[in-house]
Amino acid sequence: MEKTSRAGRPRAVPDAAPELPPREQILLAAAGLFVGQGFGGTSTRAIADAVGIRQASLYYHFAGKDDILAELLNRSVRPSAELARRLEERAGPDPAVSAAALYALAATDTELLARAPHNIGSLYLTPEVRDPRFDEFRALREELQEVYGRLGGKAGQLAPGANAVPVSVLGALLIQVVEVVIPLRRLGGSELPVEPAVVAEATLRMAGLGPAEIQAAAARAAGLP
Amino acid sequence: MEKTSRAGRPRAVPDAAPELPPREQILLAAAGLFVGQGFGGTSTRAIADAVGIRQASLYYHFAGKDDILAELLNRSVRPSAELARRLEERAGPDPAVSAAALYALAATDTELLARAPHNIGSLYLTPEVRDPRFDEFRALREELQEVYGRLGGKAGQLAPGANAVPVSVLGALLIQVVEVVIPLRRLGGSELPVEPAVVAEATLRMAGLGPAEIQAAAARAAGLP
DNA sequence: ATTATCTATAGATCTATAGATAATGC
DNA sequence: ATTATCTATAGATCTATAGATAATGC
Repeated sequence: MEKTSRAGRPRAVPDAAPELPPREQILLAAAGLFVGQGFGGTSTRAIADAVGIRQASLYYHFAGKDDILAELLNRSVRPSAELARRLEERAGPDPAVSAAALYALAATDTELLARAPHNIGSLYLTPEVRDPRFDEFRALREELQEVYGRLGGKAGQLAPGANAVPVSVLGALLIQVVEVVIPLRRLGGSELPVEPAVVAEATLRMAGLGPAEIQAAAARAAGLP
Repeated sequence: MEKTSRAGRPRAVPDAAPELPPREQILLAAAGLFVGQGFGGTSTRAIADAVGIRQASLYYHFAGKDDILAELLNRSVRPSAELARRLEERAGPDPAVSAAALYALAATDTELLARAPHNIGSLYLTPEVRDPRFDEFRALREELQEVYGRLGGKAGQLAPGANAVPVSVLGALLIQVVEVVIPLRRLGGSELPVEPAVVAEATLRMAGLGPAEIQAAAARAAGLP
């Protein structure tokens, strides 16, 4: 039997996406507006209008705009942070496996960023995110960046002498390379603005590996979790 | 003789930086607030308060918040775009000179971003910038990115077979690498959060060059304009 | 009874304009 | 006379709360 309506007073404007819970509708609409006009440039009224509910009704689901952004950011980075943890544990100290793990992490991360609804990654560096309300997100992202740095450092041992970059800077560089998908995606158009393999190879070049080592790492990455 | 005051009604709060023209005071204060709390999160009143004038007085110098941001962005990217043009012309089609030019461009650009007041680069990707009001800025930045792409493509000819990246993606990757200084600078602390040479070398690795070619390009870069 | 909405609104902004004022400069 | 400020304010938001209402679920 079709679930065609739900508890609660009906909306003044009929629900355009009844298959999604209202909370998800709000998150989706807010993501589009935040990315399009900025967080500070988006009012709670604009979000409500996009969803098709009254402004006050937002507060039944979220404590405020901050809460919505925090949830969007956390959801976006959590899968990457978890994958990073698994891959690093799997790689251990081995340089060749670390290179493969870096490749796999970069490729998956690129794809996650490319396919996330509304290019949410473009909010990662938005100034508002420095606020303590987004501590959880920043902690997850820092953790992810540190994994990038450590994997890159170990992978770099395959190419001795090439890599004089401190691990903290290397982590920032590697995550920066992966996030190239964010500006590329803004240009609009294709669903996958860059091949994940291209980005993954770029991270290995950044870590100092040569073409042969990169090819070996790519082949090995296919077998990782 | 000291120029100790200027025409116009005196401020209610005495001028704290009389050596700067009011317009510059506004730009500086606005930059700090935009970077700290976001463009949409900064009111004209907040800017005026930071300068030490009344909110309405802003409108004598600027037509609005947009105007202030546009000027900040244009000033920030214009020197880089001009340097890029000069270097590319100087390099011509020669791969070795192109590699040196890329090195020089990346190093100078890193330093400009590192030393610009208030990490203004962190606003480059702010969603509001997509608005047509910032067309000039976006055009300059696109031009800069294209130069990065072309220089990187030519430099990559030094390392045949390594570089299967389309020029448009390569340009985005290279500029992304240079802009690593923006997130690094946010962590606070040092005046120069990363050595420009480290970033410049990273761009050459990204373009596919090996350690020996990178060293040669770095040496040659010192002799460029 | 519970849930998800609604209406209504207080109080706090926020932007931009009009017009007055107090300096300097000629 | 020109310049750079000021005061005052209209009108448009914007956020968040209080309380009512109309469904479903038991």
